[in-house]
Amino acid sequence: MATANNDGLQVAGRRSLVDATIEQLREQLSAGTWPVGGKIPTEHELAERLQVGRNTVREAIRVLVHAGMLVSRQGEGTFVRSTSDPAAVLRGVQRSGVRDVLEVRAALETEAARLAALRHTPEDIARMRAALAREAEVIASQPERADRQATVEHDLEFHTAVVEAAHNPALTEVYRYFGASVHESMRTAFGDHEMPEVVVATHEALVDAIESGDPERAESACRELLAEPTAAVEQLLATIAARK
Amino acid sequence: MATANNDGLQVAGRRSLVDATIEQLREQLSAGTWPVGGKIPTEHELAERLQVGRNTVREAIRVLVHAGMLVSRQGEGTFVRSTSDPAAVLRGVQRSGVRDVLEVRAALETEAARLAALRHTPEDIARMRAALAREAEVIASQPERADRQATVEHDLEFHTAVVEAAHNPALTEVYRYFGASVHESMRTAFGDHEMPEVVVATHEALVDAIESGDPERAESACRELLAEPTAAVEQLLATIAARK
DNA sequence: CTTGCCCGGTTGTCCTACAACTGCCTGTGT
DNA sequence: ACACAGGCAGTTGTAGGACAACCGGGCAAG
Repeated sequence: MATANNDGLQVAGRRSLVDATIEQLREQLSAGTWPVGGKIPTEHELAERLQVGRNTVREAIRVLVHAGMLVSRQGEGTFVRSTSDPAAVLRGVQRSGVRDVLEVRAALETEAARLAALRHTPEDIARMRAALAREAEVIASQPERADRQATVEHDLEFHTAVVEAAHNPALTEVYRYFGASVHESMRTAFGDHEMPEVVVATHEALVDAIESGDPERAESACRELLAEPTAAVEQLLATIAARK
Repeated sequence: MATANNDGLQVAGRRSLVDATIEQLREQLSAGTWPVGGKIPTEHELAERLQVGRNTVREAIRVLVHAGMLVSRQGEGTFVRSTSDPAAVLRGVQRSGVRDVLEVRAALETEAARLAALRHTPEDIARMRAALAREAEVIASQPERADRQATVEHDLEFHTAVVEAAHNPALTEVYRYFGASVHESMRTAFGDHEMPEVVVATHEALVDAIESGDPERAESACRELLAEPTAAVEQLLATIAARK
């Protein structure tokens, strides 16, 4: 993935003092230097100890507070809330490859298709068909050199509609993240022009399967649907590897 | 989950200026005020526009940078990296119910089982069997009133081993988070004592299925495995609803 | 036309000062 | 001796200024 150095090591330079401070604090936190619920040194003392300005310490602490590791209370101090960093999970995901992210998305979507078969409402089906119709329209209007950007957007819209039909907010939110992540990392890994094209027929098969109410059928239809882009991605990865 | 007001609204007071600034920026970002890859106003201008100090703006920006929404480059400016907030995903998930989280976990694990059937190594199988053996040992030593804490830990260990056998780092990390989240939210929703008990036989069936290398068989075995606790959770939710 | 330098703009860091708030300690009145 | 109010020291929150580090483009000299 092209998105490197989020907070950790910079590509080829020294990282900022704030980032260094964050890392120091994170290390001491996971090392258990201060007990959970306990108070960490004051900003002033940390600044003196680490030989940085109080502002730098403040920015570092603020980041860790928003990461859920610390809690600050004005007039009292800053306290340890958790020694593990939940945000590290997503950072790790952002670093991983296209194939891995794609598989996670597939996991979420096939299960969503199963649940959608059991819980869908007429409105859900309508939304899927609408997105599909828009997609088909764009493709029909430009048989050659279709506007990738637009089709990708409609495609994402369709898949989101499928997941929403599962009526599971947690699943929807996680999928929304991975859906965007997949497209983003594909765009950076390959060019815009090499995006795998979409096949409307398999999409319609999935809608029919969900409407039938059979989870097994929905799952296999979804798997069929995802097989195409997966194969395309594998092929692209192979050609890129060969080019190198 | 017990972790409430992370950044949003404080329990009973006005939130800090920095948090207000963060929220303002987040809103404008997801509203698409600035295009992805585009430059946001300078710290100086934002400070003047929002009527806060530059320090306040800096802390807000620093948080969003570490959340993956912005990128700062010294001498150039601060740029939009993503209009969706990955951290918001986790926060939303933490707020959702046990059933929803359980379904997400199931989605990840069944797909993991499929992949594990295709990619597992002898070491993976050994790790699963080892965890299973420890689990069986604990149960055998205390047929009645088994030590829930220990069995839950070993159970999690087993499931983690299954997911790791899929050899997908992104999947592993996401699952690790959901696995912990599921157990935590179950512990808070129900008591410790009401945790559904584990059945070793179905676990062994899953290992055998993975070892056979048949993804379909692995998936159905995994589904069978997850059906038990799911049913137990549904029942518990029903009794709790009835109690109310 | 090329090259090197300078300059305005922007983020990074530090400092001081003060505001807002908390908990404790102390002084005072009963 | 005890209760209570007030102040006081300590801590985080916010503001603003100053300078350093760095980038990009414009400009002038060759």
